Amino acid sequence: MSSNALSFSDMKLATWNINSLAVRLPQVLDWLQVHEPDVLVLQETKLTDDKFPHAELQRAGWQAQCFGQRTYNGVALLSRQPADEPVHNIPGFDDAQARVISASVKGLRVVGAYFPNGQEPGSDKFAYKMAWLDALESWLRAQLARYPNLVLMGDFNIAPEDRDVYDPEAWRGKIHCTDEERAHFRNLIGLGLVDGFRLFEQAPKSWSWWDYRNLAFRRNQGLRIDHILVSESLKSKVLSCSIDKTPRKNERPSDHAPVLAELAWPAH
DNA sequence: ATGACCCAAGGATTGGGA
Repeated sequence: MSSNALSFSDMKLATWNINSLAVRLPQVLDWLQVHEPDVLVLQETKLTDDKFPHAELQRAGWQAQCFGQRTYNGVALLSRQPADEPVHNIPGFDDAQARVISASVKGLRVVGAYFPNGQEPGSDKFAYKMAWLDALESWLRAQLARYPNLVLMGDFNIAPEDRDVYDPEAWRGKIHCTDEERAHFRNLIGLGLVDGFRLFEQAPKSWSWWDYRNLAFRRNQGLRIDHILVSESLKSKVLSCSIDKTPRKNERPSDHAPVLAELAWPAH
């Protein structure tokens, strides 16, 4: 607590699809204690807001904005400092599913998102994914004008390039890897966002998700579908971006690993 | 092998995930 107005302190941001917060809360609390992020966005909490574990998180030192629903989806934004101007989902896009939560923390606009899965090209769910992505993009264009310092992070359910797929030939044209989904990812980049992970040298075969089946984690057969995108004005402030595989080794893991980024940011 | 695993709901299976 020795910072002053002129000092800079790294701001740690993270995203994690935890596939049920009810099941994974102990792991989230452990992870928070180890990494002490300023912001952690969660996807697939699968909890209505009345069941959100505010008390346990508060005891550990994090406050939470939550936006949940029964059974599926559900997102949350945990932060050390207060989160201001919370917004749920994509304004103007009528959606029964709880997928986006945004707020400002220490002057940074954070958008945490759980992109639709899409199931299979040609399906109704794929059409919904495409409509959702269209809406996200037009909303984000305006958000970036309003908040030049913006981070979009979450489970994108898109593997942007072949190097983000353990077997690109087998996955070609399959969900997460279709040309349409990848075009949408490039649209997001075109809005003035940068893939934080690719700002740095990374080990080949870096994934953020591994199927529960087929011993996929042990064989390192996965996809990189969880991302942290930063606005252009933040690009030079990104100090690191990495995937933390450690929680995937837990006894009852989520199928996703958290993605972490550090920003040089004025102390508040 | 149109499989395999995990979760919620519900109280056996099914839908959804990716």
